[in-house]
Amino acid sequence: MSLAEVREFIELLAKENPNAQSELIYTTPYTLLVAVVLSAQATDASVNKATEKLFEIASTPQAMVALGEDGVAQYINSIGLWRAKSRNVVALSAQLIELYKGEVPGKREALEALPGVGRKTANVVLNIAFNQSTMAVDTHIFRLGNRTGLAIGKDVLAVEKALVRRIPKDLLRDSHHWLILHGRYICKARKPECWRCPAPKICHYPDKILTP
DNA sequence: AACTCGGGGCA
DNA sequence: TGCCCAGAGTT
Repeated sequence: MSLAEVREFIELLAKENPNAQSELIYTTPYTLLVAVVLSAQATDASVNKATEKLFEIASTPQAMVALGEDGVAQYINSIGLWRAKSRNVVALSAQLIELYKGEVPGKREALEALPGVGRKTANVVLNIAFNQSTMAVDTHIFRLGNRTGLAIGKDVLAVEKALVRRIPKDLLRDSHHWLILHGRYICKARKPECWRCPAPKICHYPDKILTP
């Protein structure tokens, strides 16, 4: 996929998902960070439902620590991995208070040192909350990148670097939403619905299915 | 590299 | 009813 095609591809996906919001609904760096920690191996709808109630009670690290692990668990036990996530969210909040005066740090090393925060989560926060040129690569984006030819790489880091290098800066911040929605609902792992894809001519996937 | 956490969504 | 998931940590 040429660089001109990369831009066209991204713009077509953007047009396809005009209402993409996803992480943007979380208005502070802290609620964004917690929401993304909770989102691991879970669906966005279940996380949004849980965080809506949770953030009513605790939208700051101080309130989260006061709520405690058992309190947090009450709000998030409808999503998977809730024990570990409750533990991580409270521990992470305590560290924010102790090390960063309750603020979310804008540096990768600091973010990834927090419990429950890995490279993908750090990249979402850096991109959305701190407007840095990063890309959060999950399973959907990894598959879509390699399949379509948008970003070829043998591991997540390689795909991330390719995306940051190739996606135009003005599109980088929002492209995460468009890519992940496209990967989730159209460019699916099994039975991709290529006939719904707005960019079959640009895609390099050799096994395209152009009719239902 | 393999294993674990985990309730819910979906075929 | 079984398989898989908007990852991260441990072994």
